[in-house]
Amino acid sequence: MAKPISFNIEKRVSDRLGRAGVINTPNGSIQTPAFVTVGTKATVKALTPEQVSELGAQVVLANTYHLYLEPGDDVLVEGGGLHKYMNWSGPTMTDSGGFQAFSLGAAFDKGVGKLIKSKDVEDERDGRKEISTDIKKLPLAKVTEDGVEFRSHIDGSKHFFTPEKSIEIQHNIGADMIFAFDECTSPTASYEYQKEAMDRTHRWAGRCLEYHKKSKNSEKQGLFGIVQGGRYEDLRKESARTIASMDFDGFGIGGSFNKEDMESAVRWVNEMLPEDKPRHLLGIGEPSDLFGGVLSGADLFDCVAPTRMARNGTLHTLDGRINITNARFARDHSSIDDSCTCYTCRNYTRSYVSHLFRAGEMLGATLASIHNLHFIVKLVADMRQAILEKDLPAFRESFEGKYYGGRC
RNA sequence: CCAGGGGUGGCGGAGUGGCCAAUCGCAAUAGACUGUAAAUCUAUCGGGCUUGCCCUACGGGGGUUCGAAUCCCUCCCCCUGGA
Repeated sequence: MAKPISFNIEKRVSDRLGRAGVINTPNGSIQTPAFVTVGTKATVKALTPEQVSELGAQVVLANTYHLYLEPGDDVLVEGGGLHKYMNWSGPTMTDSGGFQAFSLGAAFDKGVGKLIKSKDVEDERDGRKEISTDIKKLPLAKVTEDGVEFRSHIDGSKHFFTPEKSIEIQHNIGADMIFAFDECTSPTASYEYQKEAMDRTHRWAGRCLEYHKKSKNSEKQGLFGIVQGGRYEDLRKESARTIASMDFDGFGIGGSFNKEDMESAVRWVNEMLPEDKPRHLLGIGEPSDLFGGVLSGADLFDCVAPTRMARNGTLHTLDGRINITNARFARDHSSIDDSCTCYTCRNYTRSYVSHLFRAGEMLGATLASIHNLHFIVKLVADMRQAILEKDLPAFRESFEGKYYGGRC
């Protein structure tokens, strides 16, 4: 039977793993590299699907854990599946809920992200710095061999996800590309724990694959296996080798990294993954990280950063990030970014968007989200173009020179 | 004019002899955010520097006290009743 997902490479970056290609899905094709917009609860926050499409996005990624809790995957089945339910006609993905083992578990209330500076890891390990921890607040997720026990962040009720359960829910949701259930570990976790979690993730990957293959859904939904291994080279390579040996339709690269060497960590992995299947670098969306990911052979990226930062008033410009609520923008009647062609920049000024934020008006979040998503989606699309024109490293240098202006 | 209530930092509003440069909220100023517990969170928010202290401050002025935003006198202003 035909595979639901196919991938064709059009051009490669010389001496690097980067490539430009096309992913074909039952709901359309994706020109890669591409940035995937995050629509956790079957909505890209603050935007209509028409706006998401108009700003250039090709794919939307929703979340299994969130949709299972609210409104319930049975409701999505009734509603005709994710595409129909949220009125998005393009390709879709769902994350497996594995990330919530981290965000509701190890990371709970500690102010830890999935990227960390290696100095902070050492400082925490050696007791020079404490990643804030309030032991009175119990985590909402607990990992066991069989799966992850969640306490709903909405009402506190208990739920248990096994690999099979995650895939079952993702079948019900019905996205074109779905992810194996994995455990995303904290960047502060020890080597021993990273290895233990990685081995468990591998076992879960096998269970996901087996469950998926037995279902007819495997004819219309592609399953991506997820590579883990934290920030350790040997674990990353071992994980890549293990996951690569399984018959997935594509691959996710998950987990935590040292900020400084994420690019090489992705390379370690992609050197071992089969070339002819798409690779998705999970949860990455800073410009420099996107360049690093693309050059190291990743095809897809998703990240909440553009939309979350937008709602919090931080906007991308070619000259770096700005906080639109800063006093200096209150009477700045120029556009957010002169060279930007998004709906927001074509029609509104910094002063106006600043005013909307100060006034607490919802439109501020919408206009800012349109701008940031357009900026990042276009940035990755420009990387694709640069690959096709054979000058990606040069594009990176000129972009980062302006964007980071010596700050990075 | 009489009776009562009240005037506190940009605003609202605590405090009613020392722990008060003054709780808290808002506003303001900056920062953070990387598979979304996030339209969230953090910090600062009278002035000066040697960061411990000094100066200026709870309507104005005067007084009591070792010490006053807090008690007394007086003036000014606001609110509510009454003539």
